[in-house]
Amino acid sequence: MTLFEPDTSIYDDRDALREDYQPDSVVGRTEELDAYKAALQPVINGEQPNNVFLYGKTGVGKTVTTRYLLDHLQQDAAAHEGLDLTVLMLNCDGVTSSYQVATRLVNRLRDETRQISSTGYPLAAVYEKLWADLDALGGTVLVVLDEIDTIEDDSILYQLPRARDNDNISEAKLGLIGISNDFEFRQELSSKVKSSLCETELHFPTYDANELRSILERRVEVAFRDDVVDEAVVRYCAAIGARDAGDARQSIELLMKGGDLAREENADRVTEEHVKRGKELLERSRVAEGIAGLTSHGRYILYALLTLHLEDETPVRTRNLRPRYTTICHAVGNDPLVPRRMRDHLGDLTMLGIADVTERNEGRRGGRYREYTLQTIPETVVDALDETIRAVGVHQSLVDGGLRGSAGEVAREF
DNA sequence: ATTCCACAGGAATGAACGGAAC
DNA sequence: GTTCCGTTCATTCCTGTGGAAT
Repeated sequence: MTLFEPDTSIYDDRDALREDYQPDSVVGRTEELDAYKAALQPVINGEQPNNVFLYGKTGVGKTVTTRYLLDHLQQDAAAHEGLDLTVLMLNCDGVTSSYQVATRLVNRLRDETRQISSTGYPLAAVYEKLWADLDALGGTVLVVLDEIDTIEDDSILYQLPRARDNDNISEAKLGLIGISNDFEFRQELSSKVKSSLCETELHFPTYDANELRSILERRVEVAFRDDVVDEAVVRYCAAIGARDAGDARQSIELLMKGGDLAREENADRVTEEHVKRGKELLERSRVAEGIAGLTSHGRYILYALLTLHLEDETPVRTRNLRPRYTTICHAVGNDPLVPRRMRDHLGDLTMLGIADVTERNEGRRGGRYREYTLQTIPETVVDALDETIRAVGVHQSLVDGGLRGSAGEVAREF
């Protein structure tokens, strides 16, 4: 009996919807492509490369365009004698320090037997290794740092472009390409870094609804079998993407989730309804992932917000959230954190899109404060909190602790 | 125009921890 | 073992600030 067999009812090539898919042409970015190409021209001339800084919102084609051009650049460089080009592409998502970037770059340059640990060394020692390895490599090296805005210090952005000037390296010609989702990041850079990193700046505007549509149509063509995807699906995904600042990544993610749902259910078409349910699931996993990354106190604070929400006490200002939070802490036998720290956690929840904040100001009478609401539907939070809170044993203590009403109900359900 | 509320959030500092080097 | 080093989570102290009240 055959246990596994390929399912080709809907997809031709599902990989075309994945984040790492490289389309064979870039849609709607002709101007940016030209400028970018010009900035990379020195590489093929064998000259010292330009440093390039790209910025634009998430999902506007910065990474795709970069990969597309660098692929071509590598192919074309290979055709030229004596042109030795290496591209080091590093996604800095979740990497918060120059130190971590440096260790990752070193490990990228080394084989598995010579990898270094990401802790323990002095920063200068890691840079020493990096320079030595780059020099050993020689030729032209392009270092691409994607999502560069997650790095909280300047150091590597200062060191890399100057490595040659400072005689840290002599053989390799180094070019740095920085990609940022956040324009603010540019302003925050020190002027020393700005002048070298931002030699060439490229701004990627958001996609409009039409551009999103043609991107999606292109992907649908490759990924799905003919006539499997309802026309309304593309329109819907494009609309969602356009609403959230022209984000193609999000649109494509939706498309894939909808397709997966349709396939799981053995449907022969992908409908708007699939995509809508897919959107819901994506939202849930996004929240679950966010909650998984919280500290225990972050969860208590979220739990406090959740119970207040269920009691119709939201929006709630920080001051009024605190008593509920302390109750929860005592229920689990922990000391509550200081208010300053609580604000940090609330800020985290807002960043994750789990909570929403409004600033209020009542002037001399009431002063300035912030009000928080729960941004997602309670069930999503309950689902995600479930395991972690259960592990700490909050639920039972809360019920015993006398939380009444709907909050108690939810607590009981845990 | 000035005062002032009530909090936001920056900066400095420290404890705990994992890893490297000696 | 001890000494460095970087990271994370926390506390303490403090300055900044938008707009109603004066």
